[in-house]
Amino acid sequence: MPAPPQAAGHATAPVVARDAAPAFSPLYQQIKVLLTHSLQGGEWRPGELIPSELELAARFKVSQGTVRKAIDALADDRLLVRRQGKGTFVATHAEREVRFRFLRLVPDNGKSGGMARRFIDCRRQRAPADVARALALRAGDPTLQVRRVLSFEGRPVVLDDIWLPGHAFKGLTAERLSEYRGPMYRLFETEFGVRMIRADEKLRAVGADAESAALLEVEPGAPLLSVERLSFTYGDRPLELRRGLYDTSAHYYRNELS
Amino acid sequence: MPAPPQAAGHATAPVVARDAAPAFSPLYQQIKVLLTHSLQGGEWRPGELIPSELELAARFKVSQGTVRKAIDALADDRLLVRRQGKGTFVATHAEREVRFRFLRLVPDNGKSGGMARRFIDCRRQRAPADVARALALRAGDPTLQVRRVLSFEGRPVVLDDIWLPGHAFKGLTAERLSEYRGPMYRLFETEFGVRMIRADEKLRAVGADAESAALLEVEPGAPLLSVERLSFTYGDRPLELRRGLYDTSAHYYRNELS
DNA sequence: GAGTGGTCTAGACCACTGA
DNA sequence: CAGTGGTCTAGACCACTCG
Repeated sequence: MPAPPQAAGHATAPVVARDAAPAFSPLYQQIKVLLTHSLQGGEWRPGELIPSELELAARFKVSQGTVRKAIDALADDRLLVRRQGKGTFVATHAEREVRFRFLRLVPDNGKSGGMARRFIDCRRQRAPADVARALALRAGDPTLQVRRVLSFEGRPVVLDDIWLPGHAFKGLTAERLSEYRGPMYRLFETEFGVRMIRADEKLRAVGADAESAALLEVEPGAPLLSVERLSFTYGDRPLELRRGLYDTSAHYYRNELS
Repeated sequence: MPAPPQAAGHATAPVVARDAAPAFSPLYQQIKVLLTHSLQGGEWRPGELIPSELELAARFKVSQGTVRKAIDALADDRLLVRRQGKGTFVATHAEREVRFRFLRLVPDNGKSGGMARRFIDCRRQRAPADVARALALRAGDPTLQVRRVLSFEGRPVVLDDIWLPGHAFKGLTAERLSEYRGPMYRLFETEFGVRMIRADEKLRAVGADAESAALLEVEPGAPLLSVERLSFTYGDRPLELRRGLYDTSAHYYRNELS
């Protein structure tokens, strides 16, 4: 179905534009794009097994090594997961190992007890200008606004304000959210076909306002870690804006630099 | 000079332990270890060109492809930098593109004007217990303690307290630091042969104490972003503990999740 | 043009999984 | 055992840099 890309390397034709712009793109990157389209189009869904390297090589009329390089790149991007002896699977937020993979909060005293969620609010609302800008919507477009608190060992630690584009999350309600067990991003995958693949965060220290202080059970003005996260699906399309306030008196935000 | 690793794959001998523990390690990872040792031992210094893939393949008696995979891994770890047509170089904190690569602070209004440094203090001091633990020293071991302020557009934004193991940084003085132009980690490389390759950070929101408030020109109690960074050289040896306080009223800490 | 890294292929064998 | 990904090799050609 996808147009087989032109051969290259071994003994054949020019790869791409020969005249104006060089714009050289290696074969394995073209394969990567084709695979991404299949993921985006839902040919293989989160958690599913994709065809073997040899099958894909036959489909795209390239060698196994070339397919392998494309899959390697997608695995690096965390879109695919390789399992030796079993095959290659579409990554998902449902796997035990990666649940809450975007949550970088770590308790000071090593072990993390259970996490509890409480949904405070969930309503449809017109997008304020700043939210609209972040989500690439028009101001006033319908959005879904969710407010919730995460607690660890019975103490509230995170207050999240979440904005979602209304069109992509039709039918999402407070009940749906509160009765769902498991990570939010997993619900997005299974119920709305929305898969978050990466996110940008902006961190600052702020003082707690009265409302946040009450919800997090801290003094007004107490220092809180503000975490503004913008999450993206395929094609770098932003699909969630999340403004979090973290009480870091017994937890810290972990980051690794390299 | 290094013992050539055993062959594998094509048509030859068992690779490694056959009896008790499987402990299988692919050839290219063994090559990676050998290359790391050469880096660590100073055979090739930061910024220098390492031998070509073909030369290394000959030295280690493996194919070019295997050396390539090892170098790819080291390039992913940011220990090496590949430049097509030129060769492969030892990564350094001196390169224009990666200067201050560990500093994630971004000004709200896009463009970053100049950065100014002011060294407030630099003294030899016995390691407090917590610092010693982080740096894998014994409490009371000699350390160097540096305090400095970073300013952007004339306004103080970052207050850093830096601890360095005394033995690795003999001869580092306040003058040396203040007269040096360029990133600190570059000075560490050129003057002390210490190359930082990765770091862990712990972030929290805290209230400014009197001293910090004065130095950062904020109100006492104002929310500040606390960034505790532990930096590592080769072999995961910690060689710097840095406690930073960031005024995030006009800057934010940027992070990318994937 | 020589030398470097980058891509592509083809084929062999190894390690792991599950029926 | 067959089938999957993982490693290794050998050789060809492409893209880039620099003298």
